[in-house]
Amino acid sequence: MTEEKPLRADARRNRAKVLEAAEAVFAAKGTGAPTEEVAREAGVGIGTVFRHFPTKEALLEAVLYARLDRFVDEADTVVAQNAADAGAAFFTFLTSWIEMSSAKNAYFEALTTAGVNVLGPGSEIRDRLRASLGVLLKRAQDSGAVRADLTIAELIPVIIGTAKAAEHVGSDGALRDRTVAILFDGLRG
Amino acid sequence: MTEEKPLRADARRNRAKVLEAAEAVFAAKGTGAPTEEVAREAGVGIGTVFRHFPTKEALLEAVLYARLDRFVDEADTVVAQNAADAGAAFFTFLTSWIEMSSAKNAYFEALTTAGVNVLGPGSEIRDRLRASLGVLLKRAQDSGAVRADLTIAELIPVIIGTAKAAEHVGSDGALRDRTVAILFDGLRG
Amino acid sequence: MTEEKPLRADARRNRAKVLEAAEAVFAAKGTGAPTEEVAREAGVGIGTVFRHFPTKEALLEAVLYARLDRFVDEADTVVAQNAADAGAAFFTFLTSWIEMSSAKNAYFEALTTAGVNVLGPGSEIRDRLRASLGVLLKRAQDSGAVRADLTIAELIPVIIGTAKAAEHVGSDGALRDRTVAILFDGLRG
Amino acid sequence: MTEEKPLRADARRNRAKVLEAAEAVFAAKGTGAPTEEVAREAGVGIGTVFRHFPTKEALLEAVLYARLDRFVDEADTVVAQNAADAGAAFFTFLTSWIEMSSAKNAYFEALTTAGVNVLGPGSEIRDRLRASLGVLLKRAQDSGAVRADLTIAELIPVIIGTAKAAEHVGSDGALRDRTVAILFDGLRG
DNA sequence: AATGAATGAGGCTTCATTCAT
DNA sequence: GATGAATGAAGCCTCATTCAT
Repeated sequence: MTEEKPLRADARRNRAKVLEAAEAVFAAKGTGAPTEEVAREAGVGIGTVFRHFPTKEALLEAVLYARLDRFVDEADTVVAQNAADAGAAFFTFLTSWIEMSSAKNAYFEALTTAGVNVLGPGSEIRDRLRASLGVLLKRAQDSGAVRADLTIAELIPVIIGTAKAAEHVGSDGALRDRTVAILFDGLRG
Repeated sequence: MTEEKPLRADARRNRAKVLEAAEAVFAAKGTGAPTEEVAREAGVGIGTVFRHFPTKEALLEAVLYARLDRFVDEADTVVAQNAADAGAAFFTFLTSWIEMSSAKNAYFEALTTAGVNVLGPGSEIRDRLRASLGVLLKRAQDSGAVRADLTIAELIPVIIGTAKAAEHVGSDGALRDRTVAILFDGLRG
Repeated sequence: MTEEKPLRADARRNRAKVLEAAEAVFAAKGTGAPTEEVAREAGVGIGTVFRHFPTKEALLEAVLYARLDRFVDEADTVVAQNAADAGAAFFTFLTSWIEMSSAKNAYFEALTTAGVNVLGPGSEIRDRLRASLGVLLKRAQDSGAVRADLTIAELIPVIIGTAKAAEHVGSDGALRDRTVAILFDGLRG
Repeated sequence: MTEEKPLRADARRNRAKVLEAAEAVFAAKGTGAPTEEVAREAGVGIGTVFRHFPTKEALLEAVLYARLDRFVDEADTVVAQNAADAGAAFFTFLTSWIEMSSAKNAYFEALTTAGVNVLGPGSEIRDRLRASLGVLLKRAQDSGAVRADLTIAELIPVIIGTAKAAEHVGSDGALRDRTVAILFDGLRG
């Protein structure tokens, strides 16, 4: 339901172009931006967008999925590095995600409204997310850097909320850092 | 943009009905709900809606403004009560914001996308909010319940982010309470 | 489900214009003709068409309904006249209907394909149709002009088929008359 | 437009597969069914369909032509058999047309709307049809089973109209038979 | 002032047709 | 010759906004 048959090289290239364009366009103008604009940005015809993603909702879902996928990959990388300082690894990862996220957080919203739930029970990405994040969290808790009673179920909304707070601050970098720091203080051991 | 000429009694009544209906409809179906539905819910013709709020954006703004207005009133009440336990007063108030907030988030989103910033610099409501919140914060800090280095500039995004986190949790009340508690822990003295 | 609240005068006028235009356009270019063309022909905006008939299917259905309505009215008129020669009344009515129909018979087709069945069991128009046609048929049978074993259930498809035959002949009037006469011969007593 | 250059064996096979698939798909879902579905049903790429039939209209025409071709072959067979009972031969053949006709009607409709007239003057299939049918008719008239004044020019629309009537009856077999019988009565001597 | 019918730009989606592989 | 990805015109429908009643 996620990967079908191997696509021709050009088709895969176009699919990627569309996904990238969609991410940019929806981030900039909200998920209500017209599909046609995604097509223009991707440099393909609108028919191509719909060939790859048969509805706008499917496109939104794919964009969100791709974002989460990168998120999980990043988490996996950090996990693999097995940093000496587990607490630092944990907070550095969170921070990088939040920085990447600000200004781009409408996806959950749009999809929730549309009745889609990429993170719903049973979704593969959810399981991977929980696994990767779980390792980071566990290590950080074992090192004493993070409070022992924090669970993944709470961590995910905390991240989303913190990203939102950062986004709301806007361009004032120092203020944003302080705001994030305050919220992270709630996580410390 | 905030104070107008005195309306006829029936007109004022209609304006209120529309505002109330809009709040209900947009909360239930999102800000993308058709204006016509607001009119139906309010029991007036669509022309009347547009007479009072010349664009949909104006209507959205008015709804958000009304909500914030009530919120600030509430804050003022709390301030006036001069509660013995300043920390409790502070957190109770914050919690009430969070609780009635999920819907508000959608308005911020919609208006931000449209380029409107209701809480931006210079808005009267922002000033009032800052004033009331400032008093509550100051008292809570003086009582030692809240960290001394927290400023209003940080507090507002913190509240917004926490509200977002709560909204993301959805219907699981216990999980939501824990999530909010964690984030609030970052504020404590 | 057929008539709602009394429409404003201008609205009723527009509704009629649209219906008339739709009948003309669909007759000329088939039921696949774009709704926009109906709007242009009616001299209204496309929004007006959709205000009165919320889907294209509804428009098709309304056109068909209107046609059947006129058909039944006409039958009622003939019934009321109580012509001395019942056989002549019967065949004259059938002929006039067929002449009116040729070139315009795609409606049943289109609606059947679309899953609509205006003549399905329980439809009011069907009952009226059967009643009016039934009287004409009965009298013609009593007068001996029409075979006694003919039922309404057979008569309706016979009319439709005969209209189709007439339509297929095209512009050669004499040939059309002979063709219709031959088919009618099957009905005689 | 009827005879082409000799195709490679595999190409001819593909052409036949497409034609067969088209007949099945259009019969099942109407002539508006997407060409891509025909390709899928035929097990070929869509490019192949368009290589053999450069437009959808050409495909529709070919399908109808193939059907008529088989029909005429059948007529020729009946003619060759020189049946003892010429009347029975005539009506049996007509009935077989009616029975396999509901689908054909849709083709006529679609092509007529598009301005194509497969049975129009000058078409080879029309000439062959007239010839075969003419023999059957003549024999039936000579045997006294069919009225002497019936001409081919009238017979063809009569058949088409009767097929339409049968189609309109739908699935009630007994009613359909009675309806057809009534219309055929007009042809008898 | 209120009403609601009319408007039409704009969004999503389909599908016949073309063309690079 | 076959394939199927790409294309974009065109259709249906929605909805913010205007305006005659």
